[in-house]
Amino acid sequence: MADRKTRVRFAPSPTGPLHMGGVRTALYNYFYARQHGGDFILRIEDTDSNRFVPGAEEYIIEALKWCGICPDEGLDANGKLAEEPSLRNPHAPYRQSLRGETYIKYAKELIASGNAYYAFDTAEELAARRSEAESEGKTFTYDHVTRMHMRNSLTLPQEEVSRLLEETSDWTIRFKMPADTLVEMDDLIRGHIEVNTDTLDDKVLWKRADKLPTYHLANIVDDHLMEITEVIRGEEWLPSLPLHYMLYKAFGWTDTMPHFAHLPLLLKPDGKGKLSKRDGDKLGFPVFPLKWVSPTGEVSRGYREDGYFPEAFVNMLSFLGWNPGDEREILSLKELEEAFSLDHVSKSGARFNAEKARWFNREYLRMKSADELAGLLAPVLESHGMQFASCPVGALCAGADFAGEGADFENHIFTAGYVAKAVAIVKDRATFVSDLWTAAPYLYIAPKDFEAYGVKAGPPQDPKAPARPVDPRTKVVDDSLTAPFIGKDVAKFWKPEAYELLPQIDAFMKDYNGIFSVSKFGEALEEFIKGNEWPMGKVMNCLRLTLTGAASGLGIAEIVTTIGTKEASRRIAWALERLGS
RNA sequence: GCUGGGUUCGUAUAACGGUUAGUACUCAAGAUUCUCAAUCUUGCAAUAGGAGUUCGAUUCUCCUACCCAGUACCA
Repeated sequence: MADRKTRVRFAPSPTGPLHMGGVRTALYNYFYARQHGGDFILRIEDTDSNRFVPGAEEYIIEALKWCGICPDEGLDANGKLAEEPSLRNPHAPYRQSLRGETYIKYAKELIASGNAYYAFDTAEELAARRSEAESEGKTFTYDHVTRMHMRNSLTLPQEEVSRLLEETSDWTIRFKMPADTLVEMDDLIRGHIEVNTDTLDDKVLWKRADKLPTYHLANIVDDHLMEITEVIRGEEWLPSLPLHYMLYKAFGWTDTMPHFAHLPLLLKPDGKGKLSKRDGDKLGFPVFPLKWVSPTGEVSRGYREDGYFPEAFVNMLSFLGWNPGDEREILSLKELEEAFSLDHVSKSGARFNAEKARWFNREYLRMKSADELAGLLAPVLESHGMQFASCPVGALCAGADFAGEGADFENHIFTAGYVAKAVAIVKDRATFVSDLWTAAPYLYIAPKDFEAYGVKAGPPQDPKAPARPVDPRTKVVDDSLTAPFIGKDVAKFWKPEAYELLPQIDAFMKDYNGIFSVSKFGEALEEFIKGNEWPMGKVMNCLRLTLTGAASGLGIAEIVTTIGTKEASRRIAWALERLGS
């Protein structure tokens, strides 16, 4: 017991997608293993044939992979659950439904040693006892008192038991919980706990229904055979701990019994109850790491699909019920492995906070370089009809001024260099990669429709007049382009004076030949506006509307130095034409 | 109901008998600014209640309240 190698396991049940509470349990086990130089084992506990859900096992494996954690034991070379013993997977199979013979052997051992017995009570008989007790306001428990009034190998004559065992397979095996014994337990997180066995019942160890063990038996047997040293699991298992202690004792395995640590539950945001799989979209945030489509076609959101970085998800989740003991909050997987300790796991349930989750993602997004983000944004841009080209190629760069280099707004073609430049100026306003587009689509596409947002510069128009012909440049690439026109009071930025100001600003930009940096160009533009004694705010806001179609957003100098003066000029001309009377 | 666990700002948590009870998120105000963000500064806000033990309790003990879990031939 003294110098056993640390071995922990994550043992989910494939009854559906793994939810975030399960992921956190896996994470803590993984951190614990890494920190102690031990093994992290994956085992699938599918002893309930009724609740098996196809695809759940694959989902669990993929979710762990997405989080960046790889089991040391349990998976074969193809990344599937190992079914044959090998050097790497000496305890295979790791799927409990494949280990039936092992469990029945141990169950019978328990009967032989007098720690378990056969029970022949039918489901109907048990249900009758329950409703009977219920009518008296009590709860029926199959325990050290009632078992003597039931049909089992303790009460029936020996011949009758033998006959029943021979003629039918209609039996279960129950644990014979000793009477009036104090179970003294130690939990790594909660300390010393004592329970008297009189409050415990005779749990079923072997099920008649599907000829498989219950969780309790399979779990203890496997943890023993797989030489698990620490069991780190959710708090919902705490009430079963006395039973598990008694099972270890009955088997005579107390010397190598693992240490137990029961993690606090992950609660719903309102604190009412534990976060469950059904809460999904109801609460407005995912409860699953990855998107899940149930066999019946129901779709549940996932953090991955919602745009979370796995590092951010892992970091956020790790901090629900644990802290490193200092004031750090942003920790990589590696740092989490080093900082993790059960000493800093809290005892009370943690409510999930979606706001904080987003904050974590924002922090991780900021740590990424513009180049990396540009790569991640590419698919988003493509989905909005943008294309990519490497620079320099032909017209893309030849005709562009040096600021708008790499962008062909007419054909919606951009270089990686341009995207990186655009990403750099919107980075601070994004939480997710997709925000890099939604926060400023005008960096890729010209605004197309001012009027719909209340911009009325010219004389009032007859609402019955035929619609204006559609400008070819407004050709819809993506309808979501209406998103940037966010202000309802955009009109106030478009004043009649605009017709005089804009051409002059356009001319200023065309003549500008200073250093084309955000600060230099910005200063020059401001100087020009001030020199003409124009009101800075009004002019800038009008310019922003012209260039972006939005009432608020990026700084003018940032926009112009990114899209280039040529494109800016084109947008000014279009606005004057469209909005002119 | 019974059994077990839990309880520090709205949320996540720090303080493992001695602090003006700290930090982060959220929120508010101010600074900055061409707008909106970002950023910076400041602020709001907590030991569930009651008894003990102690020179001294967030911390230890007990009681009460509230919350959670379990109470299946589910895990």
